[in-house]
Amino acid sequence: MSPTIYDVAERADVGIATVSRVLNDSPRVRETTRARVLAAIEELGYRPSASARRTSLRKTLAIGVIAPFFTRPSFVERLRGIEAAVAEREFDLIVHNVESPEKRDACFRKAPRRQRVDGLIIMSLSPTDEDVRYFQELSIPVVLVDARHPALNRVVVDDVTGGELATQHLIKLGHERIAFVGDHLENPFGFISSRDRFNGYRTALIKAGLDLRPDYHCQGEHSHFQAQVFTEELLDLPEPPTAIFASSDTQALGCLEAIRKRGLHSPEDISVVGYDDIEVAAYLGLSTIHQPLYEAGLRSV
Amino acid sequence: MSPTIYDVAERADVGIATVSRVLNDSPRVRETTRARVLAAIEELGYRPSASARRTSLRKTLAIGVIAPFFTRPSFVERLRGIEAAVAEREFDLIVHNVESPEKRDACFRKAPRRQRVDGLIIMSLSPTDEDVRYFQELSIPVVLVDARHPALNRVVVDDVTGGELATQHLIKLGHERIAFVGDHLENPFGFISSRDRFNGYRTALIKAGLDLRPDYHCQGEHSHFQAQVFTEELLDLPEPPTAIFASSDTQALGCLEAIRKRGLHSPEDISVVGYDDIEVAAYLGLSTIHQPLYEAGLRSV
DNA sequence: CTGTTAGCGCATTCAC
DNA sequence: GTGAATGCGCTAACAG
Repeated sequence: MSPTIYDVAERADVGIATVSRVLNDSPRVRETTRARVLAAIEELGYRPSASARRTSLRKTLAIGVIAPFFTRPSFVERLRGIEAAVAEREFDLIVHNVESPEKRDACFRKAPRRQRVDGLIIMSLSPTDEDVRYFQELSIPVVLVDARHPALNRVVVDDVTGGELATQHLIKLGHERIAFVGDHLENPFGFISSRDRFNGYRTALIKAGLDLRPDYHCQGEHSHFQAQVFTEELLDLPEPPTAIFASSDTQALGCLEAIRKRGLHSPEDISVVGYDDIEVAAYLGLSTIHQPLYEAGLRSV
Repeated sequence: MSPTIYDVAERADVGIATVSRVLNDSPRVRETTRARVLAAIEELGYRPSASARRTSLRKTLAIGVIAPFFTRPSFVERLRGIEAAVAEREFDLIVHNVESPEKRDACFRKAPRRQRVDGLIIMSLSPTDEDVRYFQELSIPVVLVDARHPALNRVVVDDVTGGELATQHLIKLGHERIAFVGDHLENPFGFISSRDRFNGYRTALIKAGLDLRPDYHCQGEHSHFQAQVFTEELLDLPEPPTAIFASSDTQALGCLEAIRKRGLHSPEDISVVGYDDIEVAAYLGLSTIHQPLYEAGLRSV
């Protein structure tokens, strides 16, 4: 059996409260006493029980993440950012993978269970109104990343502006025939970033007084291959675009591949702009976490 | 305040012990009583406190994973497999990212802390003897994946055999000049998979009676770009290889790119075999988790 | 400054 | 079958 706080108290010849104090480095402890306790802890190899502390504090010292485990760099990057922020504050990071609508619902119901996490981060999944009511009922802070709901905080990664900037970039380069390759606008999980980027794209074109050509709008499955197919179709048009804004790097690569297969070159023959998942993600990861921890901290006061 | 087991007991007009029994579906409860309790639980929206249960049971119902958060598909795949197995058993998955030797040590010391996790999975990181002693002292089950230590269980992904198979494949295709592109043999984190694959490669060549040509052995940073550079060098040799075994898919892609840049084609001009991270990972993920849970379960009996 | 005493929420012997 | 009592390990007032 591993030693408890009582063992330490006895060994150091003090009360358990004192041990608890040095554990949470309270200032109200005489230096010599603190030293004795510390010594006892060391000698016994004592480690406080996280669970006991948690039940006593009525906090979990953990935050949960619900997300589809994408292979995309953006996913890992965000996770990395979140982990860093969480680890720094001695919190645990509990992750849940969601790959089907069923698992999604199960997670939304179980993950925030009482005393499991102090806060929840939901990535790339938009909860329903009912889900949100449930969260509120449990009074658990929730932050959305790459998703949205009117009643929930979310980390703002302005995809609209992002899409606009990317498109403007192409316009500045002198392009007038700019195509868009992105995900389906509607999907079962409610991903929204691609849609936002599309809106940004549209806004940029309108502001520049350029035409919105429906034949330049490609939306489909998020994959290397699909983007490649779209690009081939674009190139086959009687008046092919001179530039493509791909909604993600994965898709941008598909575009480039199609271009290469045609014996064309980028950017000489046709420009391609991807959306740098990774850079965005770094930003995301960092600002993401401040929210939930701040919230959690606030609530626990 | 969320309702406790006492509230439920009172509402159902029974003792807390009975509530606890229906919670853990013990058979020793009369059906009518069980129904009353269940109703009370439902009406109150009661959820048992995980922390309280944990301190009482003196288990954590959680398992930890320490790993470098690679962007590689293999990482996500393994994580996915682990998550699935863990979730299925109502355990929580706590993840820790390690990106520097300092963080590594910190994690090895803090993650297995008493009452935080019932078991630990370490991916792609080889603990030192001291680390292992520490784990044993804490009597916490540890399983290694893509790493090894004489005293620890590990999930066997036979990279040696894998490398041998890949190389044999090329040999069967009639190739005699086969190069290897992999990671550094030694590295600060103690990654071993590439080294094992190299050994498999060597074994296959020897068995086939082929020469081991030092100029065909490329080892360096694990990156798309580095593999590309290596491939260019290989192609510049007076007698370039007719096939390349890349230690990972990332590197294989780099090879292919270099080949394409030269105006050559694969596999007509030169064959490239990668190491399918994902397939291996799927296997890994599944078999990985049985170990620690089995171990954890065993210990908790 | 430090020790004593209560909880925290649940699981678990024992008696009834 | 069911309930009262006790313990898990720790934190947090409350007294000295």
